[in-house]
Amino acid sequence: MQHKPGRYHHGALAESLLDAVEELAERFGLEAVTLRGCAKLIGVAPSAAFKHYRDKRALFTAFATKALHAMAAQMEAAAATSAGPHPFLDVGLAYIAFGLQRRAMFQVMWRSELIDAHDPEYRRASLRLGALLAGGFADSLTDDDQHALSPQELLAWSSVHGLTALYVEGALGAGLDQAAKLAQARSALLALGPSFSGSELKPRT
Amino acid sequence: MQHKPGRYHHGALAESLLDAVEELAERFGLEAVTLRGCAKLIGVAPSAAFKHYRDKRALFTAFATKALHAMAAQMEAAAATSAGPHPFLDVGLAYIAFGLQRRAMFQVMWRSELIDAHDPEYRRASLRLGALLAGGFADSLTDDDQHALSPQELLAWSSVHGLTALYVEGALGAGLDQAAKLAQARSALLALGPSFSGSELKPRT
DNA sequence: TTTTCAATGTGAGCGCTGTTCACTTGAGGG
DNA sequence: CCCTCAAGTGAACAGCGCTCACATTGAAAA
Repeated sequence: MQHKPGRYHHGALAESLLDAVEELAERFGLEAVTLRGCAKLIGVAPSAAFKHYRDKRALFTAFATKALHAMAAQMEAAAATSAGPHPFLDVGLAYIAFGLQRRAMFQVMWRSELIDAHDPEYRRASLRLGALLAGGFADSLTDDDQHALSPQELLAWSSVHGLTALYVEGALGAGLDQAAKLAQARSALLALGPSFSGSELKPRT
Repeated sequence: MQHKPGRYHHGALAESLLDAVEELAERFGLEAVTLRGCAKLIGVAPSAAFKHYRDKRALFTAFATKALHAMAAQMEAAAATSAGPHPFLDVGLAYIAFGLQRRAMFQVMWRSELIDAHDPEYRRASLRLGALLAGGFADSLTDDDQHALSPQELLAWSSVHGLTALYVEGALGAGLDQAAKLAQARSALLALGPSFSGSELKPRT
């Protein structure tokens, strides 16, 4: 990933820049991520980044897209290995676990001021996640209201997202480690059970 | 609020700066808020701001504190006028309505990288909000785990916070106006009812 | 009333940022 | 073998947060 000083061309700068964003964001926080910092980390001139991304927002959009795909993959894996009677619980916990493990990715995914939400690749990725949530509990997060969410679906997604956001921002569970947070979240989501009785959401469709 | 050109001393720069933050944040987004921009809006030299706030983070912390108090007041008002059998519903909807009305305030309240969460005034404000949530549904958001949240309380707070966050970031209800969002949120929160049956949270303690 | 002084403003300047632009490099196809 | 063009460089720009020496003031002290 580091640019060898001998070589003039890097070869995979676009990908390396995304890695650099993750590295810096995870270590120093999202607003400590600097184009010049990423370039220096890779060993390349700052202006080289603009050959691959129109501006910083485009870089962040690509990073968010990568994040959405990573989260979708993790949730798909959780859905596939879920043996219990509550697949939505496992998928939701995968959502939360992703946020706890990859803080910066979760944060940038939803920060509309840092990304270009109209970017086609970003939209594709968010639709993928939407479809996944539809399978698990919620439906179509970016389908522009052509498919209304049921109250239960909305509730499920909001709970999971709210828990993750509160953990990630540090407003909740400041003293708890990751396992304790997940256990706490599990019990909260289990309390959701009665609200789903008789709906299409309880065990498996 | 505007600095009269004749006067050398402004008189209430600290407060005016907070207003300027709100104005710029609400009009151009949170990261478009600039110390120099705030100073120019008021009609004062940029360096004057540092006589009242140590740095930009301190200004944002004061702004977040103001936001917490404003939100608490709005929730208190909702609790006071709530006549229905579900005071938590009204308080929760007040939470969501505040986020929809005052986007920038809601965003900055929880953005731990922009503020100093150890600031005593900020802590006081967040404890006030915590106490309010305790009365409505949840308990002690910043009491460092000396008072564990019940699963139901956690669920209620997460749902309300998750809904607000998704609306505010534009991930949900992009085509809906504020009233429609509130109606949608109400139905989602109403679906929470069965989860609270038999707990201390259903009508009024 | 006059003096003094701390609080509150100014303006220049520092190193950083994102971004642009003219230029250089070098790998691959004719 | 040369030629082209994507992919690199480095200098420059305005705007950013922030500091510091200095100016201006209202009010307390004399």
